[in-house]
Amino acid sequence: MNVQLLNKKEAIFESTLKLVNEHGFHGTPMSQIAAHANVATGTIYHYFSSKDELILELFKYCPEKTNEHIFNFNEDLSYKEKFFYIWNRLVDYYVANKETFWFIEQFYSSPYYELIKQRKTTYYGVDKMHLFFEEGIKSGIIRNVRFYTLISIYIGSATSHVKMVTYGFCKMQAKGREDLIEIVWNGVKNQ
Amino acid sequence: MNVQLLNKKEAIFESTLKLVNEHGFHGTPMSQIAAHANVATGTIYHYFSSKDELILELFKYCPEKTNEHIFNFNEDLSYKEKFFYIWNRLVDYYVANKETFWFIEQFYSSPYYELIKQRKTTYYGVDKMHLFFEEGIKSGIIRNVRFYTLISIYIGSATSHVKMVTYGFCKMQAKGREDLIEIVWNGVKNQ
Amino acid sequence: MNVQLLNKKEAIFESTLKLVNEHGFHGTPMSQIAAHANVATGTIYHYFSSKDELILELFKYCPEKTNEHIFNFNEDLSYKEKFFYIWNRLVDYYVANKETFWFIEQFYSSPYYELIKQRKTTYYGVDKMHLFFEEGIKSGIIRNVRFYTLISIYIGSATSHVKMVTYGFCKMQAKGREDLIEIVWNGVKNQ
Amino acid sequence: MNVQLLNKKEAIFESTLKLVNEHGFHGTPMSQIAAHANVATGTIYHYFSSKDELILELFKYCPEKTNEHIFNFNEDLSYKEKFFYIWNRLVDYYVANKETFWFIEQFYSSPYYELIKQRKTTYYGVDKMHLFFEEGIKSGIIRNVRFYTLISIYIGSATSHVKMVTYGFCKMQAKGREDLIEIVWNGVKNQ
DNA sequence: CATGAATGAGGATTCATTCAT
DNA sequence: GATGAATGAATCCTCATTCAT
Repeated sequence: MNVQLLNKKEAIFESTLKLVNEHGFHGTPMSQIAAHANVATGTIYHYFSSKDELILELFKYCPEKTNEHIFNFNEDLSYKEKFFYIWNRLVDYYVANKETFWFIEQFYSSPYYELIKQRKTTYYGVDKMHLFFEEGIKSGIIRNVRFYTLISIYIGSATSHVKMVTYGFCKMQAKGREDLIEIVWNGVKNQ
Repeated sequence: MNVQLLNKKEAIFESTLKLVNEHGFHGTPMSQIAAHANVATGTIYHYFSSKDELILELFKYCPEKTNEHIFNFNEDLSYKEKFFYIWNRLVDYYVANKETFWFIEQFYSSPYYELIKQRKTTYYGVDKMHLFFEEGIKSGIIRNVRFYTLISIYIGSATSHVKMVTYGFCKMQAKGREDLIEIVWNGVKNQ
Repeated sequence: MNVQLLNKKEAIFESTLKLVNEHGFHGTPMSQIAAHANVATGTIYHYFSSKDELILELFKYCPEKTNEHIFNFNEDLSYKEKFFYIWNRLVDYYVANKETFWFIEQFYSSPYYELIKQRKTTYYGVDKMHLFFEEGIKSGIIRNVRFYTLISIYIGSATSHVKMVTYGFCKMQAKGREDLIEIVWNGVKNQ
Repeated sequence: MNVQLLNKKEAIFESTLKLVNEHGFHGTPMSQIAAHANVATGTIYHYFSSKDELILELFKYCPEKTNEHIFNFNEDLSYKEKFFYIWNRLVDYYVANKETFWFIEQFYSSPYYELIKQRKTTYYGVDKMHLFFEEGIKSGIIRNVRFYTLISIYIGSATSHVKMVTYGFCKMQAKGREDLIEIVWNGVKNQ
């Protein structure tokens, strides 16, 4: 696949992201995606066999980009610093890329997700997270609780915060964010 | 509105909840809702002016039922006990009523939510939550942080947990749950 | 049929006239007619077996009222005076009762009219007109041409004029009207 | 727009004309128009954004074809001859194209016409008629009366005649027609 | 007689997908 | 590869009509 094609595929991805965000999966016709991406309707079908396939591929494309962004910390940081860094990068990324965030949220709460579950049972992009928490537990820094317990507060607090911000319930005030990750840290660290 | 009518309206609500949960908003034709509720398609339009209106009304109906269930604690409980009680009741309710939970999640991450925001700016059913947290802060039991910070972890951890359970990532093990709310409590309580 | 019933039937007629005028036959649901006439939907079906029957009966009701209005001339008038009188009364009536006028027009140019033709082949309310023209021909006042030729200009010019007025193409200026009927008279009178 | 497309659009026009004539605007489903024009239902929506738009465009299409047909007289004719020629051509055209005639009649007496009025205030295709009457008045051949008075009898008599013929009230007898236009002529000419 | 909730067939419109160019 | 006209199944909604009260 040459650059030209990649660009076209990405254009389709980005258009889908934007339009699905505004109008939902079913409020976004293929024709509209095509128009927004400056390609013909038929062209989409060269890259994706169906609309479902497009959505599914986009769902794989999103965490890839997200992970690139959040796991790029400096290895010199302390565990606690990394714990804060990753969480903040995630919030930053989602706030800056609301479309990606909402696409994922929408996807997870839709029947599309059932399709994914049948194909693969691990949470996309959680592998690195898993390793990171294991490291903290082994070194005795964080409490020895199940992975899914940890991720529930760590990711859960981040996404809740992003929702609050994008819903407009609270401003992006630094103070609120700092309090939040500190509360999470206080909760999971070994006392 | 007499009992008969109420029953019919509720039957439509419940059918919608169930079917939207399985197939999504747009994967659920009105005809199917009607069939499941044992009424004619046209009948739905006596109660709701359109599909959108049905969804919107259902979204108001859900938190009403939820709140009834979670704020029914015994006033003799200590603050900490209430803190655990409410959270556990919420998780219980959502796990027992997955359809309600997913309907709300789906709604919040869909363009429907924009319609609601234009009408009302407060988070449905958060008023009681607000009072409860204020009480904890005033009495010095929990940390003095912003309401939206508190709700982000409190509700965020609960919904994350419910998602994990319904996604099938973790079983409904008591241990995971207890750890989780305890982590939250450790995080927000005054040390 | 007592007065109460007659009133109800007339209320339905008048509501139909008004609403059909605004929204057309098919833009006017029975429910709307009922609401406007302050009766229940089902009530209409006590008086008329179907919507078509209601329309058809209304079409018979209209010319009756019209004829009452236009053929009430003083027998002392000369033939020419009557010729002008009837035409002017017709124009007056239609301009004052635009709803009746347009209902009839709409009816004649719709497929409903086909239903009527199968039942009765004479032009509703033309009998008196026929006699009036026969009288003029016999007495040598107007040209000896076929009845349908005469009615084509006599009625045709009146309806064209009413259309012009209600379309808003011309004002209801007395001069235009007088010219028009005079032209018709000049055309049909024996020179 | 190439020939192929034009043909499809015309096929849709002609099918609409025929079917609306038989069953009325609302008695004619898009699906039926599509079937009659040998296209898929959806295809109509490539050419017209809605049923209303199709009707409205068809209403513009009709007088264009009519005018081409009636104003093609030989310039050598005398004014009176042209006066008779145009009228006869119009009657001929309408009698030969009853569907066009009734479509226009139905349109004018329906709420559709209100839509048109808001866009354009002149009577479609009356411009040429206007010039023709002006010429007659200036040269002193016909009476100096308002344009809308003249058109009321000229067009009114023609349409009335066509109605009589298509209603079946009178045959297309040459005699009746000749009498009619002569009456009109007698009425409007300067004595 | 009167009511109006309930019915469900019917119609306008949308949109994923195909395919000839 | 790319196009976009064409397709027609699917869906929301309307409304004439019925019938239990």
